[in-house]
Amino acid sequence: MNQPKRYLNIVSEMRDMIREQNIRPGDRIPSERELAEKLAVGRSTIREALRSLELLGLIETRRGEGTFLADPRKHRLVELLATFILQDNKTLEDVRETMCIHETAAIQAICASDASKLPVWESLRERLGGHEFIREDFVRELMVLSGNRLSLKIWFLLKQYGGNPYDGEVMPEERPLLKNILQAIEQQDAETAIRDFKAWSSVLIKGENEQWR
Amino acid sequence: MNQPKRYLNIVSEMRDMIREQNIRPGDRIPSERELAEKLAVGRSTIREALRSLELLGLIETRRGEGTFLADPRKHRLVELLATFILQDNKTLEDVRETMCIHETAAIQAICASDASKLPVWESLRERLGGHEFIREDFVRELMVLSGNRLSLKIWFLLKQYGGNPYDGEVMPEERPLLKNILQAIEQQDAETAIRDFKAWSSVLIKGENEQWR
DNA sequence: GAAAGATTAGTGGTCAGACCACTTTCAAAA
DNA sequence: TTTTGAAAGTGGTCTGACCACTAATCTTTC
Repeated sequence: MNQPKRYLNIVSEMRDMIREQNIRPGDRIPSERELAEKLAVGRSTIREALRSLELLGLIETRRGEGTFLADPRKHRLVELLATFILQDNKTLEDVRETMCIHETAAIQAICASDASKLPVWESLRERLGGHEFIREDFVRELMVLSGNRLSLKIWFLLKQYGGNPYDGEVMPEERPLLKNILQAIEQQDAETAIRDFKAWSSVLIKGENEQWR
Repeated sequence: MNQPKRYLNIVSEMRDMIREQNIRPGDRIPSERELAEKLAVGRSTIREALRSLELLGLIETRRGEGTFLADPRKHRLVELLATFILQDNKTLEDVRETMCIHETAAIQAICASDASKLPVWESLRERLGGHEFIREDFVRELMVLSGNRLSLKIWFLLKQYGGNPYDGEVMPEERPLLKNILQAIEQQDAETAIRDFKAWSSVLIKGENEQWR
């Protein structure tokens, strides 16, 4: 009889243990040696289970300290998917277009919500007026304000893979355009905001931003 | 100096090896002892890497026989993460919302292109008229027609991850709504198409589709 | 008494070697 | 020729031993 693998049992037993003992993200998990004794298996078996969970980003191990339950928001779904998705069709065009999909969706979400009335929004306006404002910060701030963490993660990852079009600092000549975008969002005019945003980003992507130098 | 984990190196080295030696799904991978010798690490380290890959469904091990490259369609990543993470409703909500982002973007792309004039489009219309038309087929067809392969793949994986809202067959009562969507797309009326589409999918997601039974 | 340094216990990271359970292979026996 | 069973090879598991690192504790020094 081909017995079921032990380490798979360990995986589910650990999941139960985490649930029952109400271990929260960031909390410490019993040490490998403790677990081995408690579950009556060898330490190497425990480790095989832990390594699997670590690769998934479900736990975090720090040598000398211990093993900790990871923040669910740090799960590696996207990263792992990326290694398998992006290996064949990394058509740069698709990456850029998909980034744009998420960006416009974010703007739309902000317009449809009250996000532009939060204090965070005001600070974004102020930073746009100040010096040393990085382009990427502007877009990322919009992604964050959309409230969809998964979308944010996907966007962030695409940015890494597709070459960051938002590299560098906002030039003085760009500022009016960005201010228009913010204003349109405040007025919940998604259409205008998206049009202006696309105008801005397409210039960056085409590398024609030397006009702002 | 906190050294990077070895087993992670093993994971990527193995991926390279698979690529270089052109190992196909179903083929056998060198034994654990061989790998340990070749990569000059202990067998237990090799095993930690292999167990991780196995949990992801990337490889398959059979005692007494060996380790084999798994069928890519059997990747288990999604289900596994689901059991750990999806208890968080917020995350599930994000997944659904992100799916919707890609779907609406696809409709928009089709409207902006000539895709609705292709022969594929006509066959979609015909299938909608026939019997046994699966809901998922309808949406997937739209994703394909958008022409963004990356977006399609992300959508596909999200669908598995978030629980497929498009499970089951199209009911007779749904057909008029779907036909409206197709018609709106043909007339390149993205706004109407998206509104109708959202109306349709929101009913499915809320599980209120019993009204169509 | 307080700050700086040294010690130590505990943790994950890795390795080697030993069994066990299982499959395949192939040569010896019927 | 067919059957059998021993051997070789594989993954599954356990043990015990180091190593590298962290954090708490103790000791020394000022």
